Amino acid sequence: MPLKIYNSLTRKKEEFKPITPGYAGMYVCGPTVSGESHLGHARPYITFDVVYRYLQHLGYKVRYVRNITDAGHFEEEGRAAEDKISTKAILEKLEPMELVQKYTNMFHWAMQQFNNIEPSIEPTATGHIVEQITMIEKIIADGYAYVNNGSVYFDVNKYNEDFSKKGMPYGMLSGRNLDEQLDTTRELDNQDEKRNKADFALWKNAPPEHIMRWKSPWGEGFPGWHIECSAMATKYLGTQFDIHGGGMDLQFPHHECEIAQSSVCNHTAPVRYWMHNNMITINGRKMGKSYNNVIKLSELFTGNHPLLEQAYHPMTIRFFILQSHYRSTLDFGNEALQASEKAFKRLWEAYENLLKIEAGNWQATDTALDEKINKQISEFTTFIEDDFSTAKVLANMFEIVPVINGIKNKQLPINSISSATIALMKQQFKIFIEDIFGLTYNITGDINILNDVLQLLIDIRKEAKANKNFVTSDTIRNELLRLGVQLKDEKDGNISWSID
RNA sequence: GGUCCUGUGGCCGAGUGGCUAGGCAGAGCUCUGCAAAAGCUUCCACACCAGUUCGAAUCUGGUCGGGACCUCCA
Repeated sequence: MPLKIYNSLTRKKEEFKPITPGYAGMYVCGPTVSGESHLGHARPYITFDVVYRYLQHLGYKVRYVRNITDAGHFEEEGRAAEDKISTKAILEKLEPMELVQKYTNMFHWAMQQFNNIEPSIEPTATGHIVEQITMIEKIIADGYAYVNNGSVYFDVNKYNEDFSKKGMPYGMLSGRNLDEQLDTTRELDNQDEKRNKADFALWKNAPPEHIMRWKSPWGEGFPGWHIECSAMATKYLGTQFDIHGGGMDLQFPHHECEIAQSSVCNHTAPVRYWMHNNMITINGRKMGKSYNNVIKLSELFTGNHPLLEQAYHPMTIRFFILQSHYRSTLDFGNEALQASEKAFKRLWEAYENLLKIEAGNWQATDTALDEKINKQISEFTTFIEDDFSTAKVLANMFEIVPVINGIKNKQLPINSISSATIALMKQQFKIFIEDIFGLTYNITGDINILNDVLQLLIDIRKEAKANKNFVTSDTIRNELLRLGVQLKDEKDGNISWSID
């Protein structure tokens, strides 16, 4: 069964065939570290983490490149713009690298919370100024860019004319016709420097107050936003690579510009499979800074935001995202998050129960059930290979949960299904839940001490129950529940516990 | 205005023309000293109108609603 990926470029699901057998190259647009990441940012990084994990699971040696955009016109909120040109002491001034470092650290922290595997290479834009300048020089030399007033602009019209003949018109990724675009672009800074409104900056001349600046053949300035991805992707993945991912909002113009720049420089289309995740919405509207409706990740994890009824664990968010398809919008809501929180807990506990079932050697007494489970498990692969339909895989898992719990609680005879099926369940649940979906269930604190303390309380409660001292036994149970520890009386008299 | 996407039960969300997606919430039952957990059963749906078809949530057309991109944006 081949892996199928929806390719934004062709608008079709296509079988994934790597350029180099056994290897896969993937580039994902990373964060702009001028501010803190919000819930919306969580989606691409979790989505493509699953893609990365699955490619690895398939045995590919994957190089996963995700950039850090740390070049640009950055300002920290609250800090006055005149800082930049003032004569203040150096430590009082806004140092761009300080700001960039701060938000990079926060981003990395959030990625860890989500249990995202770190990319193979995480290049920074500021670390690749030379490569970007070199690339711009090549574009100018080929006649697809022009210099004006210390800035360099990409000549979109010329590109479109020449590359349309090669079947690669400008706009092919986002489905736009350049001619229809011309008069709809709005007013921007320095529009007059451009020959045409559709042209975009490769290099910008830096005004005196601009603090991030580098020397270039065209004077002091800073790179345009689009060129960094082209330069770094080419450097680390080659002139053509397998997968490029990012949010749908980057499809135009960012990825369109990437294609244009790279195609001119490298004489080949840069990317085989373009993947775009959809947006996370809030009240039906895209979460974004300009809409003033963002919930930062730190707020989400602490519950410190007017829209939040409670704190949400990073794994709840991860599970929430996995419950939908990455190309659909996903609407945020407390009710929805709380549903995910409970669902994930139930799934994880069933998974743990499954791992505890002793394997033996017996045949199934309920062959219909046994066959059904085997089918559902084989569909894990069918679904993930169908453009990463994580939601369907989870749905199948939940169909199996009652069987696991039923066996565990003796509501269902263990030999209803064969021992081989149980072994298969253990194997496949582990692969999908932990390896591919990257889910974990970490209880904070020193789990060993907690274990011992709880065991003590459980023993006391057992004794109280044996003496019909229900006041004591109920007090222990109810107070623990209040503290977030739930005791569960098992059928055989044992008591287990879980933390909410 | 242009291009495109979308409208599924109380909430979130899968849905490739015919077979109960799934989760959370609600109801009933089993188990339990009482609970919880777990299991079993169950209610609630396909925006609207017309068409194609033996059969449509799924295809076509229209109506109405929501959204994205065209500007930085995951």
